[in-house]
Amino acid sequence: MEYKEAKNKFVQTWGALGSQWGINKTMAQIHALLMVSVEPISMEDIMEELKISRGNASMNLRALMDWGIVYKEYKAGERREFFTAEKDLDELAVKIAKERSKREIKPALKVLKEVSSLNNKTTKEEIQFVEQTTKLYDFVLKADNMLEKVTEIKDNWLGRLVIKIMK
Amino acid sequence: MEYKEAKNKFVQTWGALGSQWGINKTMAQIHALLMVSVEPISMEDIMEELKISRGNASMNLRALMDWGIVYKEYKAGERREFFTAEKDLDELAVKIAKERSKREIKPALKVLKEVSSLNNKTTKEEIQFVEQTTKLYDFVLKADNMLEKVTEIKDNWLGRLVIKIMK
DNA sequence: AATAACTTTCATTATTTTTTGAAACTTTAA
DNA sequence: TTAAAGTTTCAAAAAATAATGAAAGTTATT
Repeated sequence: MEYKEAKNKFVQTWGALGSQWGINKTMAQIHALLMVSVEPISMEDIMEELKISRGNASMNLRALMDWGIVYKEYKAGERREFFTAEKDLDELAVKIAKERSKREIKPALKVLKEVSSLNNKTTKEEIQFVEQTTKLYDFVLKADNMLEKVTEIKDNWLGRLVIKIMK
Repeated sequence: MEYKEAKNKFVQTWGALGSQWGINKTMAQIHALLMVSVEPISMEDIMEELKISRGNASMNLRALMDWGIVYKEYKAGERREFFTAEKDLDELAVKIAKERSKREIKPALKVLKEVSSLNNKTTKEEIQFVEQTTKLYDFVLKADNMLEKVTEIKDNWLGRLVIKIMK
């Protein structure tokens, strides 16, 4: 396998993985492309390499920048904008975790809290409902907290130790 | 808010959350419905409650059973099949983690390993490509291992301690 | 072994999500 | 201040995904 083929395979795979995790395919592909490139890439080149339209490229780059995992760069003497990706994987993981927590988990928690505080617990069904949704609330909250703590682990000896033990 | 409304809200929310995490909406809704119900539910009742077709119900129940988070039950003297969900959340998390690891992460790892072992590292681009994909491979592997270890944490004092510290 | 009760399958249809591309907008330089 | 170079927006089209429902398949009962 030579470079071009390997690169293409990587971009495709990263794209497929993205779409299984709620990120759209093109967005993940652009990200993949930027991740393995040394030099910042122009929108034109991204369009060219992924065979996508200008609008598509623009919107997905915007989305990636909103997530804070792709940056705009300006080159001296160049009118065009160039893009680079966050290449530090710990940093990447933290940003993605934070963003998904904010966008998806926090709102879900709000609803879980709401529905689990149903106060008319008369029937068997109602009792079970409150019981189970309360457990879910606690569980999701705990998971969300863990996600947040990921940020701190790198700076924390115990965390590092644990990760080491976990292999 | 009374029971029916709360239940509906919960089912809708769980469904939306599911679809953001790569599980289809109906599948997540059926799961939500079963999670908060004491009694096993028949396919007929699921169709009725979620206003979905027989085929849809059947296929998504099959998928949930493939994931190992919904079970068939037979009631004495009843011809119909009834369904219940795994209600233990730790168990649920473990099963989902295992399944996603198997279906998504393992195949991605295979590709990452493949492309990162490009041996013709001549140009700057090629060197960077191998470097970055190798880092990615290590990172994803580590994440996948952590996911696997989740299973063991509950049975392990250090893990429990860490979780406690993590709040 | 025929029928009734129920489940599964899968081609077709509907819905949702993504992509396109052309027009509107913005910025820079002459 | 105008034109050129570039970017963004968004309605419409295309593609991908999910849902329907009727026919085929099972299984249990008489």
